[in-house]
Order: sequence, then structure tokens, then C-alpha cells
Amino acid sequence: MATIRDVARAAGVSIATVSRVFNDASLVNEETANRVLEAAALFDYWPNGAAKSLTTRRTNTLGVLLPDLFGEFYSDVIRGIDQQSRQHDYQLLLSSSHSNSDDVLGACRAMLGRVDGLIVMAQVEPLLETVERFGRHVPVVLLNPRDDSQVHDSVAVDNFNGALAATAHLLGLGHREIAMIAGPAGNSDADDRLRGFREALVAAGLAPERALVVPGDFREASGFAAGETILERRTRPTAVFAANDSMAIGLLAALRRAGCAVPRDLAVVGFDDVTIATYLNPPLTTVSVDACRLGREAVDMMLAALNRGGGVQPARRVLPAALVVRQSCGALPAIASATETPAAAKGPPGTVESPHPR
Amino acid sequence: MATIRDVARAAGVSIATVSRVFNDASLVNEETANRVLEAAALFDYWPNGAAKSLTTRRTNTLGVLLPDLFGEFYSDVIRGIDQQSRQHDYQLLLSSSHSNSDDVLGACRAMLGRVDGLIVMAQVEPLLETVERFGRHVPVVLLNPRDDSQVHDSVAVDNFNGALAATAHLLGLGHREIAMIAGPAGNSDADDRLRGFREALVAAGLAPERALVVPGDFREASGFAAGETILERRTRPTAVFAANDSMAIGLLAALRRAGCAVPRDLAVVGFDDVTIATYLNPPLTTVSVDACRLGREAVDMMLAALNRGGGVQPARRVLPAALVVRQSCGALPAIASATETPAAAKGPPGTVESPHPR
DNA sequence: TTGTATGCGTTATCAT
DNA sequence: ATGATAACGCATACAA
Repeated sequence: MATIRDVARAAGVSIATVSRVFNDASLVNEETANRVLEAAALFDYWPNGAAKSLTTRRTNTLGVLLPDLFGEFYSDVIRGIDQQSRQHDYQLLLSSSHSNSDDVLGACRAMLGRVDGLIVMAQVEPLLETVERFGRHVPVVLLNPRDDSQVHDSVAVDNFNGALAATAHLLGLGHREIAMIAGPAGNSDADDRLRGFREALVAAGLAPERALVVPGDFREASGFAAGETILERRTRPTAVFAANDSMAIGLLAALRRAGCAVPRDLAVVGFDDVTIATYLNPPLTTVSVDACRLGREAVDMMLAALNRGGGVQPARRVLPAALVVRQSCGALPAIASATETPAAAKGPPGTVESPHPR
Repeated sequence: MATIRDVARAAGVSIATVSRVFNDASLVNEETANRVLEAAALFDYWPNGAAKSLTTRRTNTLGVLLPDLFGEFYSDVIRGIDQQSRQHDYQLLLSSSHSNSDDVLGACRAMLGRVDGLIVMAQVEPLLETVERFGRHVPVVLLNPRDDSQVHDSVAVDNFNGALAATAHLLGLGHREIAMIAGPAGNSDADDRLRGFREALVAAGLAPERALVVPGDFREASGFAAGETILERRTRPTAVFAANDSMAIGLLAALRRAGCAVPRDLAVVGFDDVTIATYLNPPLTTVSVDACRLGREAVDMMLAALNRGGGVQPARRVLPAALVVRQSCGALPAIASATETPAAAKGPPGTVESPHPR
């Protein structure tokens, strides 16, 4: 591959001049610059990124560490990160599907010298320690961090209040026997949503330990299985809060198969507001989370950290999670007057969206 | 950040020794190695990736160029690429959401010197020229290439035969008025699926130009809109082939809203076999595409190209696309005896899967 | 405006 | 087994 030296020789100039042409062409005589550009075109030359970042100590690359990515949520987060970083001319060094902390350590190390900062969604506890070490070398932005330790910048979704709102909605409809399909234990999103669920029950004077909590893993199949579990119960709940939409979808399928009508026989509410929530039968009442924005905000924080050069108090940003009322829970008298939002992008009408009712 | 020199000084050895410890510890006396490791731990030292790849001329990184990624398909492709590359200790430099060829050129240039190879899904024509230029510097593997020019390795999904099978299935059920919801024009997946659709009609002695083809963009909303278009027709088709599942989902919602029963009033078949296809009402008959495998195979081809060092005839791999019969088209007498596959991962029973009936 | 020379942090070659 | 030193490809301070 041609180097700066080849181009310099062909153009009859020094390598410094070639470098200038590619970095700030205004520093060099236009005529000379053209000669250089010609020579460069001849070799199809372009500066070597690795060498460049070695001298400039900047890579224009952001490292992204994610857990196993299944479902629309994670892919939306990536899209958000991608869009925003491209906007600012940053590349993405991606590393997902991490389970154990050795994986993460290896990924972090391989990134040293190749990234200017690291955006991490570390759902599992032990990973954080590893990331912590890495944070001494480059700025780190945490996505949905488990704790509020505030040692790094972070941006999170308000899972707790979202779950609170979803459960409150069911309670407001008169439901008293509400079950929950939980997400994977140890996952902070899942944990926060479970906490919100319980808190809402407490606030309504119900004993949270009495409520049925069926385990799940955020995938459709686990929602289906949970549905079967719930249907088997002698005392069936009248409503179910699924910790995410994927499981709600599995649940709906299980209920349909058993001839259990939604919302008549059982009310269902999900979490995430994935694209197809609107297209389900019935359209799913759920909690809207803007995953794409989560990614964008993380990049913004990172860029800010990169520009200020550290030293400032870590920031923490929490994105709202708003209840979206559709038809899987039946109508709530209190919000019957909610305006019919003109369904975005030709979405099916009949979709009533309302803000958080609390 | 500590460098190899700091560690060498602290351990009382030369930088060469430190380098050896981190690359092939067997080359150095165990005692000395331990001293080095201690010093390294002291500074939390790890070799700088950029510097390393400058000398070794290897980055252990694969560049990935994708178009706008919406839907499960693309995120599955990424997961496949990610899993397989991690397996072989490669990182991923990701760049998606590309529309114009300037974007792509910029992305490619920024990758020069940072990647050992490039995996590209360039659906739009002009991008290929840019990639072509890049291909002179590093190996390139194409995902679902538009043409069969065979200048690069490529791995593709058999969209044509998949669409052929889907349409043949409808024809086999007796349908003669079959509409199609097409994908975005210019997208090679979409084009190939449309070709397969037409070809099947021709093979059945029907005039493809008579068939209704409604435009779409692979998103749910466009499927919904297409559904409304179809319902408005005076002469309604008896079956619809949607170029992907997302649009089929939108279509199903539109039909349900209009009180049009599936499959009784209208048969529907999709493409992709996304996770939720099984959980829809009715479960969606569709064409199964293993997007994850597509990504994995691409990485395998790339690694092979990297190891052999070029020169060999470009390879072309085509992954099968198999029809999965569920319930959105009604039962086909000919395959009524199809075995009830034990639904994977607790999928809802009632899902009859059968191989390609042709 | 342009050229010279140094350094970025590492690996690799050749000594010892 | 270890050390000295030359690349690697570039940006930049300094000199001209």
C-alpha cells in the first residue's frame, strides 16, 4: 500500500507537504496541492489510520461494549449510537455478546489505543470492575448502570417509574390480582422494572409478596411459557405486566391459544414499545422507551467528556419512560377522553396514546 | 498512559523483553517475566493497539459496512458477524446507516489502516464502485451483492428461490389472483424477491404483469398502507406475498382492522421468518432466512481470505431460503401430512412446519 | 510556502 | 535469555 513517502516522491515535494494537503490544504500553495492530490490519486493514497492516531493521540473512534443483543431494543441503541457518532465523524468499535468478565477485559484491552472513549452497557455486576480499570485510561459512559455510584457519566431509562406507571394503570382499571413476568435476574433493567411493579402494589395497599412473579428472559419464548404457567394457576390473575414487549408477545400467543381473550379475560401490559406493539392483536399497551435516543445521548455525553478533558463531576441523565395506552388492557374511564393521536407513519388507527396518567 | 518504556524501566529490563512477555512469554526467563508482569500491573499497562498494528501490519479488526439497519434482519446479521469474529479474536469496526456514496467513501477511508478486511452490504448501486476502490487495499466480502460480477468473495441469501417457493405455495393452494408488496426498489433483496414472484407466476402460466405489485419499504407501516391499498381494489386478490415479515405484520393489522380474515378471506405469506412470526395471529407462513448465519459465513470467508493472502478465485456462497408453512395461508392438501415439528424453544404448538413443497 | 528532523509506542532484526 | 536499534506511517515543531 502506498505511503505518504510514495506520494511525496511522485509529487516532488516533502512528506510534510503531503501531510498538510490532507490535513489543512490552506497551508500549502494551491498549485503544489494539486500536484500532490494528483499523485495521491495515482496511488489511490489515503493516510493510514493507525499511524495517524499514533501521532495525534486521537482515534476518532468510540468503543461500544454491549451484552448479548437480542431484540429490537439493543439494535435501536446501536442505531442511535451509530447515527450520532457518524454525525460527529466518529467510528464505532463494537463488541457485544459479552458474558463473563474475562471477555470484557480482553475486549477492553484490545481497544486500548484504538478508541477515544468507551460506551458500556454492563448489566452484569462483575463487568463493572473491569470497566472501572479501563476508565482510568479513557472516558467511559455507562448505559443503564446498575448502581448510582456516579463515578462515570451515565444515561439511563427510567425503568422504575415506567414500571410504576404500567402497574398503576392496571390498578387504576380496578385490577387487584396482577402478575408479572420478570426479566433475567441480575439485569438492571429487569430489576428496576420489578421494583417499580412492587412499589406500585405497595402504594395501592397491596402486599407485593402475594403477587405472582413468573421468571422470564426477555425473549418471546419465555413469555409464552410464562403464559402457560399463569393459565395453569387455580386462582388466575386478572392482569399481567410483562417486563418487556417480546415476552408480552409470547404471552399473547399463549393466551390466544388457550382461548383466553385479551383484554376481556386478562389485561396485558408490556415494556419498550417496540415497533410492532401497534400492530399486535390487540394493540399492546406498553411503556415507551426511546432506545435510539439512549444511544444518541450516550454519544453526546461522551463527546462532551472528550472535549472538556475530564475533571468535572460525572453527569447522570435519565430518560423518561412513558405509558402508552392501547387496547390490551381495556379502556380506563379516567382517561377515556385522551386524544386520539394521529397514528404516526400511517400506523393503524384505533391506537389511543396517552401520557403517564399519574 | 504508561508505555512499554515505563514498564521496562520499572522492571529493570529492556523494552524488547517487555514486548516478549506480552507476546510470547516462553521466550523469556520466568523470573524476569514475573518482574515485568508486576511492573505492568503497577501501571495497569497494556500494549497500545495502534502502535502494535503499525508495526505488525495487522489490526485484528474487521470493518463492517451496512445500510440503514431497521428490523431484526440486520441486527441478526450483526450478531452473526460479531459472534464469529469474537470467536477468532477479531474486533468490529462498524459503520452503518449509509445512504450516499460519499458517506461510504469517507467510512472506507477512515477504516484504512484500522481494519484487516471489510464486510460490506451495499444494496445501492453506486456504493459498489467506492468499495471496489477499497478492495484494492484489503480483502472484501460482499453480503447479498447486487451483481454476480465475482470480483469479490460474497455470501448471499437465495432470495429468488425463496420468493419462488413462497409464490408456488400460494399457487399450489389454488390462488390465481396473487398480489405482492414489494420492498424498496433498488434494494437487491427486494428486487430478487420480486423476480422470484414473477417467475413463479410465469411458470404457472400466469401473466406477471397482470399481478398487483404494491410498493413498500420493508417497514411495518408500509405493509399497513399496502393493505389498505389492496382492500380498496375492486377486484381483490385472494393472496398476498409480502417481501418481508415486517410488512406482512403491517398487512395483517390492516386486514384485521378491515375485518378481513386471514387466511379465510386472504392468504398471506412473508419473508425472513423473524422471531415473532410464530407468535402472530395467525402464525405467519414465511420464508426462513438465517441472517445470523449470513453474518457468520461472511466472517469465515473473510478469515479464509486473510489467511490465504489473496490470489485465489473469489468464492460465492448462497444460503438457502426455505418456506416455513404455518397458518396464514390455510392448509395445503398436498402437505397435510407434514409432521408437526416440536416447536423449538417452547414455541406455540399448532405451528406446522414443512420443508419446501416443490 | 516548504523542507528537515523528531517522536508517537510498538515489534522485529540482529547482536551479545 | 536479553539488549540495542531500526522500522512502521504519520504529524508537527522548527528552520529556512
